Amino acid sequence: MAAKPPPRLVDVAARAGVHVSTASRVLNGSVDSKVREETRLRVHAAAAELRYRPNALARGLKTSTTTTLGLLVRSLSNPVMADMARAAAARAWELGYVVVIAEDDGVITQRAWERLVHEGRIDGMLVASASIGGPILDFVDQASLPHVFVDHVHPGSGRNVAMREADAGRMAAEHLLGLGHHHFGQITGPPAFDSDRRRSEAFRETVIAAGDPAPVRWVADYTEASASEVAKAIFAAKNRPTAVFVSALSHAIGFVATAQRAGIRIPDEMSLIGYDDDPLLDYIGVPVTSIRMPLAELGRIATGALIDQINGSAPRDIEIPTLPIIVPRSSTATPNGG
Amino acid sequence: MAAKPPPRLVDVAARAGVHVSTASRVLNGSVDSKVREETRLRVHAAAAELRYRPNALARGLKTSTTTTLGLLVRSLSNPVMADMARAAAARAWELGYVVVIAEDDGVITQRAWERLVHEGRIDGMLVASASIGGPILDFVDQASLPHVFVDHVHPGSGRNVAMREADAGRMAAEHLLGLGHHHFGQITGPPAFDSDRRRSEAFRETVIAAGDPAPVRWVADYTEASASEVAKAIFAAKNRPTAVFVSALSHAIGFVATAQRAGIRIPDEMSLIGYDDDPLLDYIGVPVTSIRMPLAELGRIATGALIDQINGSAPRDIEIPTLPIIVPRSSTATPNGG
DNA sequence: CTGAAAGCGCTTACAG
DNA sequence: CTGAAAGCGCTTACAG
Repeated sequence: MAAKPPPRLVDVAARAGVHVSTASRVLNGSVDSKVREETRLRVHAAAAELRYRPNALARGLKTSTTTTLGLLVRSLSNPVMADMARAAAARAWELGYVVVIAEDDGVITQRAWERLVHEGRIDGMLVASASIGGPILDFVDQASLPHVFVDHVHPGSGRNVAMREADAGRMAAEHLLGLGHHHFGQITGPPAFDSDRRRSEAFRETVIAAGDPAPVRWVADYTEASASEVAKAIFAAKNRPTAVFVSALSHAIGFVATAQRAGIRIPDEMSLIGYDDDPLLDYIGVPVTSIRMPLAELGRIATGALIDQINGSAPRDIEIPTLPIIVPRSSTATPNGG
Repeated sequence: MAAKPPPRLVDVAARAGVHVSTASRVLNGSVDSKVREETRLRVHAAAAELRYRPNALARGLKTSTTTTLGLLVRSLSNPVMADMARAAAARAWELGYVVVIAEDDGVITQRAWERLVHEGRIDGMLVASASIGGPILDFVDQASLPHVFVDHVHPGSGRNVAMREADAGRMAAEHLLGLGHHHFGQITGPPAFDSDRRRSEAFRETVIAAGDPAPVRWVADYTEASASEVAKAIFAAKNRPTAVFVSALSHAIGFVATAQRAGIRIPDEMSLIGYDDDPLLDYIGVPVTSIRMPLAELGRIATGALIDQINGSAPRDIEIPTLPIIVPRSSTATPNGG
């Protein structure tokens, strides 16, 4: 049944003919620890032969350290979060950490927190789930646990890692303005999502700064169905915009499908620019011009910042320097096919 | 900086006026451990007041148990895997476990294994990544670590947790046969994917058993682009099938887009049935009839089976009993619009 | 330069 | 019914 137990430090010490404390010293390799070169070699050889790896629990108990990070996400099924999460996990692995996931479905949050934080399982937490005013803040605030907010910013926390959302909104507006549009609409997500608010606001401000009327704004959940409902309202409006900015992948998909069914031709009758890029966007009714965000960098940098915090750095807000990229496809053109 | 340290068992013992070993006994609550009712109450009260939670590392070190599961997946960005993974994680949480994720990008596998298994971080592993003959088997075989293969079956391992793929293929075929089709095509994924092979094979066999010619078979990677290339080949074939079964969500999306661009009308000129369901399928050029698999059950049951193994049960192959469901949309009809 | 000891926070036989 | 002791596998001052 159970195979032979893994080698312990005492086993490598014995094989190298030294005391366990000496073995520990060389393996933890503080450069200035005075141990004879020959001894060092013997210990390393023994460890390699035995394929020794220190028991994480024992080490952790002694050092009050787990080399484990928590990742709290709203939904792994969200492709955008998934991209961020994989980059975060990959970076954590590179830096010697392991990551445990907890889905924040609103119910589990408190229990997740207890199990991960109170039981001492993690050194820090990436919080990618909390919407503004969500309950997570209550836990996080009382804890001394290092943590960062990823993507979903908490103003004043001093722990936000965010992308250049304002630039995304601005670039979307400039793209459409550059094509000659003057009459805009936009679909945003629910108001609790701060990152959405920042890009939507910048879109609006850029349009206004250009001297055009403020975009008409609709709100939709992050589902194709909700975006579809809103799209119908937009198509039925008396004074239709000639160009629309939507704030999520699901919005773009729902919008295009609904336009096709309503007989609205994109981009001839209406231009559409989306937020969040995906290969999929090349393969729907009208390939959708969209804004690609540096999600992998977000994950990587957030993880790095968290680990810095664990190592004693003071938390600070970070903005990912990389600019968003507009991926041009077929859904944007000059107004009226002009 | 660091807040007050979490309470230890010795703290609750002191507050309850008992020895730490007594406190441990009541908190671990073996029913038959003879401890006076009054003592029991005092200890529980003290633990509650202090919000005591046992340190996972200390307990784990003592009991050689981590209440942590590993989850090895190919890519979190795969929406199907994501659905399975969330259900698995949710079930693990219910059963008192925590889950650490490791992405198997082919490079990290060995290091992931060392870090998770050799360092004693996990009690068992859900392997959802390994394609047939992949390197993971080398590690897994030598280890005595409890593990199950999820979705990607390893014949003979006796540890497979799989869905009714053959039924999925059969049902797809029967759906099309029932509409009157006699001339079939199919797109499968790369041959290394066993679950795909099982459904594709069943599709083929069902068609043959009905007395029709064997479906013409094409192979595509699991990308829209690859499916699109294959779709072009299908449309260009001299003797085109009237109905096609595709083996992945990305296949369906690529296929529909390419059909529209080629002017092939679905379902009038060709019927399409897909595998893997998604709300998205309601919102592409032609809403695609597809087969929904019980992914959440897969994740839940696999997790349960793994934990059973950890608790001493012998591993065994498990088939998820739930039948797939056909979600009818607009992409399938009688041949020739007839 | 290396060994011996203490201790991280638990659990679990073993005494009493 | 409850306490005292040992020990899980490490790391780290402290001696020597």
